[in-house]
Amino acid sequence: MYSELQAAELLRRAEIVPTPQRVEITCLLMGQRAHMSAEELYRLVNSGGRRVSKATVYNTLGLMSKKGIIREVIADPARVFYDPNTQPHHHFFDVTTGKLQDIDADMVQVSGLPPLPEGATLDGVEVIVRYKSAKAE
Amino acid sequence: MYSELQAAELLRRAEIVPTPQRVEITCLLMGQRAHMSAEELYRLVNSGGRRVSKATVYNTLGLMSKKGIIREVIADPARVFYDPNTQPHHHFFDVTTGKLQDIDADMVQVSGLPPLPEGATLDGVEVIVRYKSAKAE
DNA sequence: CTTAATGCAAAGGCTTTGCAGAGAC
DNA sequence: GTCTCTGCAAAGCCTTTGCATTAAG
Repeated sequence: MYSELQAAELLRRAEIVPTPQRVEITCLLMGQRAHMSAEELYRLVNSGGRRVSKATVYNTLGLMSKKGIIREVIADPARVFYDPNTQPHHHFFDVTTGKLQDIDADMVQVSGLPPLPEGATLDGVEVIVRYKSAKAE
Repeated sequence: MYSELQAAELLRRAEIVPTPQRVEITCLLMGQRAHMSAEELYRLVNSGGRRVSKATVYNTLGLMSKKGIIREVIADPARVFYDPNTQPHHHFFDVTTGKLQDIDADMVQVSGLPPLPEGATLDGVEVIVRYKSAKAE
C-alpha cells in the first residue's frame, strides 16, 4: 500500500502541488501492482467515496507523466496505460485480457538500433511482447 | 505503385473476395511507403474519386490484418497504423509529427525475453523507438 | 486579490455497430 | 432466392477543452 504521505512527498519532489485529489490518485496508482488506464483509475478513485472529476484525473496523469514520475505505455489501441515504474523496462501485453505486465530491463538486450534522424531526441525504447492467453479465442 | 491486379491477387490468396472497394483500399495501402491509419486511408480513398464508406475501410483493414497480409502497429494512442510489411521488423515513431517508419529486423537483436505464461501463444514482439524531431516543442 | 486547481458538461477523434439496400451466383 | 458486401448514420469509448466555481496564500 502507498500512503498519502508518500504520495504527497512524491508529488512535491516533482514540483506538483499535492492537492487532496492528486494525492488520492497517486496513492491508488502507486499502490497498484497492475498498470491502469486513466479511465480505470477514474472509476477506482470515484468508487472509493472520494469524488474526483474526469478532467482532474486526466490532468494529474498528464502532469505526472510530463514530470517523469510515471510513464505512459501505449500497448492497447483502446487506451493509454500509466506505469508507476519509471525504471527502463519492457512489457508483456495479454491481448486476451488486456492486462499489462512488466519485464525487467536487466534481462532484455536490444542491440543494433539504427541512429536517430538528425536533431532528434530519444523519447524511449519500448519492447512489447504481445500474446494471447489460454482461454478465449 | 501497386496495381489493381496485384491487389486482387493478394486478396484472393488470403481468401478475401476482391471487391472493387477492397482492391482500391489495398492498392493505396500497399503503394504507400508510409504507414497509414484507417482514418487516413479512408480520406485518401475518398479523395481519389472513388467512394468507399468508413465501415468498409475498417472492415477491410480488420479482415486483412486477421488474414495476416497486413499488420497493425500500435504506437500512437490516437490511432492504429496498418503496415503492409508483414516481415518481422520494428518501428521508429516520431512523436512530433506522428510519422511511423520501419526498422529492419535484421539489424536489431532482442535477447533475454522471459518465457510466456503457460498456455499462451506469442502474438508478436514489437520494438518501438520513440523520438521527438527537431521542430516543435 | 490573484493565481492555480477543480468540476462539469460538451465536444472531438477514432472505431464499431445495426440494419437496410445492392450485388453476385 | 440466398448469401455476402457495402453504405449510412448512430452510437461508443477514451480523451480533451472551455469555462465557471472553488480553494489557497
